[in-house]
Amino acid sequence: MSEMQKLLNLKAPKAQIRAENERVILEAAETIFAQHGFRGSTMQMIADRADLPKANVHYYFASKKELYRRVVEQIFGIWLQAADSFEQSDNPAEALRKYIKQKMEISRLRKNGSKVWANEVMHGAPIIQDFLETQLTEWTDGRIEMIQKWIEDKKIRPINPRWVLYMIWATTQHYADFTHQVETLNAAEPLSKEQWDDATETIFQIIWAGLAPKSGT
Amino acid sequence: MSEMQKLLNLKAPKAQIRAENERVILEAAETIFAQHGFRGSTMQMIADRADLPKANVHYYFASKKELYRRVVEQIFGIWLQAADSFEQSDNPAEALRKYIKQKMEISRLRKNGSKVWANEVMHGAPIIQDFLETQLTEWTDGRIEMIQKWIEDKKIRPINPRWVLYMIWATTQHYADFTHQVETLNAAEPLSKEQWDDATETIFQIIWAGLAPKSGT
DNA sequence: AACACAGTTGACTAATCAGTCAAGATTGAT
DNA sequence: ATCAATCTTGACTGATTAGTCAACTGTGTT
Repeated sequence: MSEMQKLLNLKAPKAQIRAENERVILEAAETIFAQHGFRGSTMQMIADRADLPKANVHYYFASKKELYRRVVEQIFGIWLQAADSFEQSDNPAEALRKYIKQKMEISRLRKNGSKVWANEVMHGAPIIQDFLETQLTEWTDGRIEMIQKWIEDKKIRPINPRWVLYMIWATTQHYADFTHQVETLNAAEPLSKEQWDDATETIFQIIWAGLAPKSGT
Repeated sequence: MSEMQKLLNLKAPKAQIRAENERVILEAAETIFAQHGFRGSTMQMIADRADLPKANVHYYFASKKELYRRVVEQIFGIWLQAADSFEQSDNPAEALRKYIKQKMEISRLRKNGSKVWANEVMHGAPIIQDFLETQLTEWTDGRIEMIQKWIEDKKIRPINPRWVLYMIWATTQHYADFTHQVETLNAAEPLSKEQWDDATETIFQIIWAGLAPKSGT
């Protein structure tokens, strides 16, 4: 039980203790893994951040690997959630705008998750390889087909859809993974809400201008 | 002296031994650091890859940190080299095309360096912070001014140059840092030369279409 | 009250790894 | 041939850290 709860004399019902502690530990782990990578993080750091003794962390998560796996798996959910926003419109401009907006929102609000994901992929995706091969491949192929259809319908210019998707992923993810660089170049300040919105709009504008059929056609 | 050299009965002149061994070690270290990150890499792994005893690696590089610093510093050179190609034309389309091409070439040929750089920045740039604050900031500000001038001269549309630069960095770097994901989505095959060229051209086309002044103006 | 079960915790252990060291081999200059 | 400087290397050490364990506390049920 936390100090705060003791002071307030709150008793957590037994059934909620596990759920709450797992949540706290996963959140702490996400931050620590994002900052230091898998090997650079210690269970002690995670325990300190979660404000629990190390042995207690091991009580809920048998090993560091299992804890890491759980953190990475959580990120699937977020990724898939953003993926859905691509579905909601068959107007290309609208679909792209929503998807880019969603991805930028994730970069802004879930920096740590994004960093853990980037780290995982950069090191060869030892934990999530099966996800890349199944769900990500399926989703990507589906989206490529969809964009291909837009091309056939002359809604956008002929262009390899794959490179466009990578461009969106890369650009939006950049603001999470390279936050430190972006902030250093912003006079060591985090981007303001206005800057985030402006960057998001610019990304959409450039990509859409690149895809929109030439006005004379 | 390497096995091969022994077999061929070649004797390395004393003066070259240090230069050659440092080169071999730095190359091995770049690969290992890219694959496993700083903490995930061991001096033993680097030594094995360089085909030298661990104690010998420590003879040339006093500590793991120093070796890592040297690897990261090498990457400055490459980055700055690409930066130059932005200078060589005052035609926006030409300047951008050259820069994008150069950056993609680095992603293709220097994957490991790019990954080490990404890792370093993602973890808060503990080693290269001063570089970010000085050289990178200067270069970026200079380029932003240059693009701003293009806008004033109506050579390109009005747009925040900063987000465009980030877009180029992100997109080109993606092909190095996320190689594993890109290859998984390419039926587990590395991109062919044709695919690299096509991706490069697509990136340029989209960004240029996004920047080019509207034809009617 | 008595019991079972879930959660908590400090102290310990075994493995890993950066870095050291001292003894020896090689090279080149005189 | 002798010597000094450079390079090589196996064996060692101290620090760190994942994971264990056994004793303990709190909660809910009968």
